[in-house]
Amino acid sequence: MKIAVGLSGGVDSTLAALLLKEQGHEVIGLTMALYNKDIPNMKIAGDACYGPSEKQDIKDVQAWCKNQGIKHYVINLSDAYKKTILKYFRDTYLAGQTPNPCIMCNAGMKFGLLVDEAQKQIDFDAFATGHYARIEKTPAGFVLKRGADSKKDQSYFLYRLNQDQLSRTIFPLGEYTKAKVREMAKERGLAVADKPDSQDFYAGDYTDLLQVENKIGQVVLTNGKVLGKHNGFWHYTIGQRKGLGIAYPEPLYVIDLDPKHNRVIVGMESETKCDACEVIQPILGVRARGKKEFDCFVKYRSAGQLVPAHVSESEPNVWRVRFKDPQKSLTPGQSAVFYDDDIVLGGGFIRR
RNA sequence: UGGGGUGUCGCCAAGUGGUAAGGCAACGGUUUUUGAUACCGUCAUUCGUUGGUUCGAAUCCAGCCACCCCAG
Repeated sequence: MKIAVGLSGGVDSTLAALLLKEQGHEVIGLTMALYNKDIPNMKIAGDACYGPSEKQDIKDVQAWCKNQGIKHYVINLSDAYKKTILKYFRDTYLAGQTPNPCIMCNAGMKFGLLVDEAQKQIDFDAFATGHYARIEKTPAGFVLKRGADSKKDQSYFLYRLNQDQLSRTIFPLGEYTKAKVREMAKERGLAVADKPDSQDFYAGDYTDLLQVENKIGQVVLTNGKVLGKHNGFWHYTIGQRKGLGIAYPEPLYVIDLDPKHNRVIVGMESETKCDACEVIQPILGVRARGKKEFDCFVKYRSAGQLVPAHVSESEPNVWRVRFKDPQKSLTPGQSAVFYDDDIVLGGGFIRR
């Protein structure tokens, strides 16, 4: 098969490409160029998805591909990225919610535009990445599943991929653990074998990307008592504890954000608990199609645990998630993803 | 300035003669392809100040300073 592999320059994607090559496939490298210098950044140090470090990553990838005899293409998506992902990022924060750019980027850019644009100029049969997730073909359609390494599973970031996208995608690392991947990378002498995993969305302070002036507002307790001030509600996210700068008998968490009055509402840990939420713009995989309600496990933040819940369609395109046990800081803008064991049933955006 | 009270880390606060708890905040690190969370670590040679008593004081005594309350 002729397979295009999304290469970021990290261990995972590099090994994924190499494994496919070893299996006898014809491999082509694809890398997205996203960074656009016209956003005046304060900090430019560090490796990140969005930032000037991309230039060096691309150079490294190109060098590696050349060495491996792999054709490599850079697809510039910076305009589209700015119009969709960065806009979404800004709009969501300024609405008092917390965006998850990775989820949007995967569905819209990496597994979307990148492939579409590449196909205009290159011919290939499938698209592969180094994600820790699996795709299973069933009579009903393609099913997204958790990666075999449950610690590294990245299906949460991929739940919005549609059937079309799943059908043309391959995850060569889905069955491996991260440790095994590093080991295999080492065996093959990959220079990036020991490169740290951490990939931030943006290396500096994310508010750089919002391009709004700081504006002083109040930090108030849930009972209305004013405790302090802040530089703008968009600097905070629900559930946040650090950075409030308020000395109080017990730790305080952000309970809610009030964009209208530029207020940050804080409270005690017990006040962060909630046993239900609603989810909008739902995506349902083939395994959940047609169902109006079901029991499942839900992950409502990327590093969160799978917790039992009952989900049901409460109105068209709105699903209600009722947790078995109260959960901490359900955050509007983040995604709740539904699982049945390893299978991704669907998910949507938490709304307030 | 007559009477009373208080003064311990950025905030709160234990400790009343034996050589400075704890919480919050802050900072650093680990975990994490978003933002967070969580976890680990660091954080007062010094107790408003100056003297005195004592083997030894944040703790006892005196002066001074600051703040608070009640009188006027």
